[in-house]
Formats: sequence, C-alpha cells, structure tokens
Amino acid sequence: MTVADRGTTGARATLSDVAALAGVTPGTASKALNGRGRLRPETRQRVMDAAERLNFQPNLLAQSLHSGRTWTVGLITTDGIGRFSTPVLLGVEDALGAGKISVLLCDTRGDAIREQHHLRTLTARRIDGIIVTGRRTDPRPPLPGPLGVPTVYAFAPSTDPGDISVVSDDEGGARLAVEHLRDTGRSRIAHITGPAHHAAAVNRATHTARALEEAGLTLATGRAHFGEWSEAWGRRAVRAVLRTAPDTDAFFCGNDQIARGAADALREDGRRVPEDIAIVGYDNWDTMALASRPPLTTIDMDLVEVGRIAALRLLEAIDRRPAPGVHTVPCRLVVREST
Amino acid sequence: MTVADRGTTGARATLSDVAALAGVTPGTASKALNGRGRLRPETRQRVMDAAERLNFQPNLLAQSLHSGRTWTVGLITTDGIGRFSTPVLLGVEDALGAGKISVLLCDTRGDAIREQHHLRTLTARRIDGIIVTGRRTDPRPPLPGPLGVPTVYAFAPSTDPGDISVVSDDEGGARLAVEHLRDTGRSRIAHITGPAHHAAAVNRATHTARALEEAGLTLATGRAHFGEWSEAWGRRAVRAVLRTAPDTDAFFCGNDQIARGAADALREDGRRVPEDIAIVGYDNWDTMALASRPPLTTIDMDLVEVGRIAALRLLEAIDRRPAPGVHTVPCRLVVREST
DNA sequence: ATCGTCTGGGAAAGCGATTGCCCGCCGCAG
DNA sequence: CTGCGGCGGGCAATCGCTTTCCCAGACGAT
Repeated sequence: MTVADRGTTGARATLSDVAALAGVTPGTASKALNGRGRLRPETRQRVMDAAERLNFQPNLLAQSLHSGRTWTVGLITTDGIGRFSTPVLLGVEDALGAGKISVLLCDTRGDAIREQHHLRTLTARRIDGIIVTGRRTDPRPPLPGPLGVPTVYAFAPSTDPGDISVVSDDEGGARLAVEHLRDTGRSRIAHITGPAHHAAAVNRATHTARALEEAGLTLATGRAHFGEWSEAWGRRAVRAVLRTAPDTDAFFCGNDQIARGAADALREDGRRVPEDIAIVGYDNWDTMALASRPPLTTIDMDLVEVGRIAALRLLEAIDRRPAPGVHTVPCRLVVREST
Repeated sequence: MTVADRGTTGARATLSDVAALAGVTPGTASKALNGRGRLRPETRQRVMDAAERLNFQPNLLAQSLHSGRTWTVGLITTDGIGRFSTPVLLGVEDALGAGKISVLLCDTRGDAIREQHHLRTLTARRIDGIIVTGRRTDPRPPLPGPLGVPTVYAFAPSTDPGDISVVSDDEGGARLAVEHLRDTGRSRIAHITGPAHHAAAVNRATHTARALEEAGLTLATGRAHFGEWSEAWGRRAVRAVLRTAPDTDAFFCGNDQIARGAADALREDGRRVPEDIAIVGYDNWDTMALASRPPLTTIDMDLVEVGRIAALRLLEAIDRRPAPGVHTVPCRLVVREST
C-alpha cells in the first residue's frame, strides 16, 4: 500500500504524509491547513488538495496533547439515566456538539466509589470540564477534592453556593399553575404532591401556598398533601381531599403521575374534568400527560434548556469567566384538556 | 508554587516531575510505575512514593498517542435518548466502564448529516470502536464509508449480515408469552400490537401465530391486530376483538402501553383481569407495567443485557476477534397480577 | 554594487509518556 | 590482573501535531 492509498482504505494519513505528497515539510503543512503563517496561496492549495486526497483528519489526541485542550467534557449522572437526566443530557449534547466538543458519559448509579472512579478517569483524560446532574432536585454535595476542572451542576444544584448550578424555577412553575387556574375561574385549589423529604415537593408546595395567599386565597384543604410520586397516591389523595373539601374545583399536582391518578379517580367517581374540576400536572412527561384522560395541562420544566444553559455556563467557566451561583430556568405552562 | 505542591492544588504533575522528585529519569520512572524493566525495589518504591505525593495521574492522551489505543468508544444513538436506547446505554457503560474504557455519547436525532458529523469527530479522536443503537428494532443501513473502526449494532441490527449485531429475541419473547398463557389455562388468545410497518410488531405477531399453531391453536380472531403503540389503541382494539370473538380469554399485547389500555378497557367494561381475561404486555416498562391496574405480566427484553453483550462483542472485535452476524439475547417473562 | 526588507518555507523544540538499546559498575572466575 | 556476565538505570527515538525562530533568496532603494 502506498501512502496515497491510505485515504481510501481506512488507514489513517498523518500530517507528514500530506506534507510529503504536497512537497513541503510537516510544519508548513500544518500552517497551510490551519491558515497560519505566510504561505504562497498556491502552496496552501497544494497542501489542501493533498489532505483531501488522503482524506486527512488531524489526530485530535496529538493536538490536545500540545494545546492542553481536549474539547471533551464529562457528564456525570447520579441516577442511571433517568427521566430527568435524559433531557438535560440532550440539551448539553446539543449545545456542546454544535462546537467540536464531545461528551463523555459517566453513570455513578448513586455510588460514591463509582463517582471517584469516574472522576479519576475523567481527569486522566484531561477533560475540559464537568457537568453533574441527578435524579432529584435536592441539592447535592459538591464533587470531592480540588479537581481543578470547571464544573457545573445541572438540575440538582450543589450545596456550595460558590459552585455554578443551573436549576429549574420551582417557584415560577408553581405560580404559573396557580395563575392559570385562577385565570380559568378556579378558586378552591388543592395541592397533592410527592414525599415531604423531596425538595421538589416541598418547594412547589410552599410556593403554591404563597401564590394563593398573595391572591387572597388559601389551599382548599388548608394544607398541601404529601405522599408519593405515583398514580395510586393521586387516586387516593383526590378522594381524601374531596371528603374534606367537597367543593374543591381544581387540583394542582406535584407531577404528572399524580395528576393522571387524580384524573382517573375523578372520572371513575363520576366527576367531569375539566368541567367540574380542573387538573394541572407537573413535568410534561408525555407518556403520562398525553395518555391521561383527558390529556393533562401541565408545567414543563424545560430540562433541555436547563442542559443547554448548563453547557453554556460551563463553556464560560472553561473560558475563565465563571458565573458562580444558582441560575434558574423558567418553566412553561402547557395547556391541554384538563383545564 | 513548587513542583511538590502540584498534587494538592489541582495543577497536574507530569512524569518528569515525579522522576525529578524521585531522583531518576522519566524513562525509569515510567518503568517503575508500570512494573517493567529491571529496577531495584527501593528505587521503584521511591518513584511510587513520589507519584503518590504529587498525586500523579498519567496523561491518557500521551499514552494513547503512543500506543494507538484511546480506551474510548463512541455510542451513536439515532433517536435522542429514548426509552429503549437508555437501558442499552447503561449496559454498555456498565460492561465497558469496568475496564478503563469510557463512552462518548453521540446523538444523531435520526439526521444523516449529524451522523456524518459525529462520525468524523469520533474518528478524529481515534476511538477504539463504535456501538450504534436506535429507537426501533427495524434493521438499519450500516454506517457509511470504510471507517476502519470496529462497530457493533445494538437493538437495531445492521442490514449487512457481515456486520456485528446484537438484538433482542422477538421470537423467544412471543413464545414465552404464549406458553405462559397456555400454562395458565388460556386457549383463545388475541394479539394486538403496533403498526404493521414496524419490524417489532410484525415479528412478534408472526411468531405468536406460529407458536399458537404449533400448539394446535389459532389466534382468537384469526389474525393479529395492528394499530399504534398507544393506550388508546389498546382500549379500542380490546373492544373490537371482543365484539368479533366474545369468548377471548387472553390478550397478548405488543407493548405495555397497549396492554395497559387493554386493562383499562376491560375494567371499565366490567371484565375481571385476570379472572375473566388475562393480559400479557411487552417491554416491562415499569411506569406502565406497575401503574396498570392490575400490574402487568410482561416480556422483558433485557436491554441492559443487550447493551452488555454488544459491549463484549465490541471488545472482541477491537481485539481482532470479531464475531460477525446477528446475536440474540433471550427475553424474560415477568409475572404479575394480570395473568 | 551594496544594503536593507520582505516573503516563503524549513528546522527543531516541545506536549507527556513508553521502550528498546546501551553502558557503567559490580562481583566473579580464570 | 584481566575478562565476562548481570544488574540497574540512563539515553534517545517515537507517537502526530503546533509554533517559534531563523534563513535563503528576491527585490527595491541608494
């Protein structure tokens, strides 16, 4: 096989091969391809033609070794790759992939040992930055050790306010729901949500109560109902609430599963949604929100955007212009037939 | 800052730093750390202590440049990161992460241009191999061009039989379902499933019919019912089937959404599941199978295992021992209350 | 004819690690 | 006292690319 064949066979041509074919030295070839140095236009063209013929692709490893930048970021997820980390990941990939940056995926399965392991391999690879995401919105302890690598926490913020975190705006989401229900004429609103030890549940409940208060209203049952993030809980809670406050005219639910359960229970009990009672969910999880009868009006956290913003903040930090603190991404109200 | 401080500050120590601290040359230090060459034990120890003190981590880029192996594989998904590619991905990550191999994530969003783009950056990084996965089980055209990189197709096989593919055993899954229904005393079994232009739907339907035939039975309505992968279709189909074949005593559904729809429709129409009619789903998608009333007996494709096997096959191929052809991974029957 | 100025491109030193080869020194035998 | 083998470790090439520095020749000006 001659050097000239490499391009077509999959064997990789090096810069030296290109240079040889163009009749220059590797240094000159490098300049030609990168638009640096002072070269006669025809020389430059000759090199580019040679590169084309050999299907030359610069070895990114060699470039990185020299420049210190790898154009790689690590994405650490603490929960397998769940319903929440997936869109975040897509947003990250979208924002970074547009440049020449690639994403290394690391799943820690919530295990600190694994996290350590991945952290070591990531730093051995001299990655440019790290994005950490999780399954819940609860703040998490920052990555251990002075790793000297720019880091951004997405979805689940770091407990250290000096770190960079990007989260969804729970307060805004709750307000969006309450305002929408008021706009559609509801005033006796109940709130059922997940476990009281989940930040997402507590935050949304708190801000729901506050938003109602500011509008001169109170929760239909006087309090939020904490339980599980499940349809079964949604069904049970709806019935419990209606026993206590039969005139309830709307349910704002902490997620779409609860909301779907609520919708099912109401239908089975002969209540019409939304005519008698309106329902608003949270998450805009399509397989729940769309499959529900009726389809759910719900709050979309826009996690893709959370991922995108996290990626942008990371790029800034890599560029030595970090913006510490917690950045929030607004939610969107998605109106469907349940209101 | 002195060299001795680097370990604690995040600045990276190089092999030369370690060597200097240990009073040897870089070459010797390398041998000491890698257990090669002939060295006095105390020298070796001195180097290791120095490495420890400086928190030395070999630069993987430099190693790769030299060895030609990057310990990196690309994972190309054609569908965002959906319900099916996620477990595959986890299996891959699990099998590879155990070694020192990392996974570069590339989402093509089903776009050929993006695929090309990712392919170029992957080869520029001199990755060791590629795993391709998709959202559907339909065979897909192989990656374009002679890329000279070992490649394995997972879940969605390549149309080229010379490629390495790892898929779930649709035939086995269908047989498992039929056998289970027969074992529990059902004999008038209907099959409702997804679109007729999906390989998964057609394959499962074909093998369901065949398995019944071998047992001397036929489909309750004489044919499989193709529609959509949705709950709504499940509800509609159940009612249509029961109008045609009122004595149907079991539904085998092409996925869990259809099965859940079936369960809902039966309950709403006053039929008892499983007493009157049994239901078997497909996918073991927990949010559907567990939330259904009653929880669904279903076929689990064990996609994590598909991912793991794909990773192992890739390692073999990287090791120049490729095993071309389509490898199938058996399904598991998960029994719950719907049968 | 001599000098200074550009222009185009070569030479070589890295980046950080690995590895084959070679060499100095030791102890031992002849 | 000389020669030889082995042990311990240094030297330098290499992977592929970038970048600084420098030099040879062309050219215009004096």
